[in-house]
Amino acid sequence: MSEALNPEAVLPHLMQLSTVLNRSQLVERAMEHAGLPLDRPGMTVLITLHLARQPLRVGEIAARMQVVGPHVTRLLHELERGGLVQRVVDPNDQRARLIELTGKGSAAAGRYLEAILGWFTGAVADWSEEDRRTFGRLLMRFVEDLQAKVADLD
Amino acid sequence: MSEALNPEAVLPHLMQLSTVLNRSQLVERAMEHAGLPLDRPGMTVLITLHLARQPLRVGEIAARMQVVGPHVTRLLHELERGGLVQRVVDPNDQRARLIELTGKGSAAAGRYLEAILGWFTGAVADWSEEDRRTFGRLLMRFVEDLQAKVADLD
DNA sequence: TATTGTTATACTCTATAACTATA
DNA sequence: TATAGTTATAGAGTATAACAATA
Repeated sequence: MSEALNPEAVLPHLMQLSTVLNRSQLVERAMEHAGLPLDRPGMTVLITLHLARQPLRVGEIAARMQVVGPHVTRLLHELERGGLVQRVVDPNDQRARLIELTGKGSAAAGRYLEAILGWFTGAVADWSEEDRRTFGRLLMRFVEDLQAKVADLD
Repeated sequence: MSEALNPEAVLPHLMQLSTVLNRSQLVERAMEHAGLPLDRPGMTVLITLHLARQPLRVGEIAARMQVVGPHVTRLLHELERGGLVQRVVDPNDQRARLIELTGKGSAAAGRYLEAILGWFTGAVADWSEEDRRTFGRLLMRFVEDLQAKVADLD
């Protein structure tokens, strides 16, 4: 019980966590709660913009989502048709576009996050204050350390 | 700084973690280290069987991977062609098939895990013993609590 | 009649290559 | 010449529906 972190025991949990975040009923319900006929990557664009709290370039959205530029372009077409985002030419660089949420897009992202964060909060509701704080700290550190490893590979 | 776990701050990290686990260079390198021309879901089948340390039914593999049955059937075709798994009729139920790793399949899964777990271990190498232990404990608890929420939805 | 798995098909998500416009 | 983005196309990953075999 008092053994050190056993990576082999943790790995399946990490994989399941990944699935819960991407393809679970949780995600489907949150999409319903957002109340829009939108696909999941499209919603990811919205929450990326929402969490950034400012307009972002296409390339910046792609970098944060860890996908490739042309994919974001396609997603933005759909979002723009739905009136969820607006494309504005970057005043500092005529080549670039700044993508900003519309009121409708921002509200939808807000409703989605409300649902997801509600479940997260509920999951740790009966944790001790200290455990919650510690988990947040260590999780962020772990992800950063792991991403540093990825960066080292390039 | 001594604030409680802020779900909104943690969410982007969780999403990035998910990407690192599924589509990062880390995964690509581990695939190379395994030394087989295999796709990622195919490798997921192998490590699922490897971690189980026993033959599994098709349905059980699907459940653990959180995908649907027919998808696993398709993956198994390729793995069987490559001599990485064997299908055996379950002696207790003629309808079911038990899938077991061959020596070749087990060795490939072992090499893959060796690479992945090596990076994980490296990522936490300079953590204190206590932080490692605590993180493992809380991560597992978090995933379980979250999955309980998912189960509640059905 | 219910369960286990397979076959056939369609859909979702993401990448690569070639191109346009601006820097 | 290099960078930001787009268009067109191809590929990877997964699901649904219809079916066969056994329980």
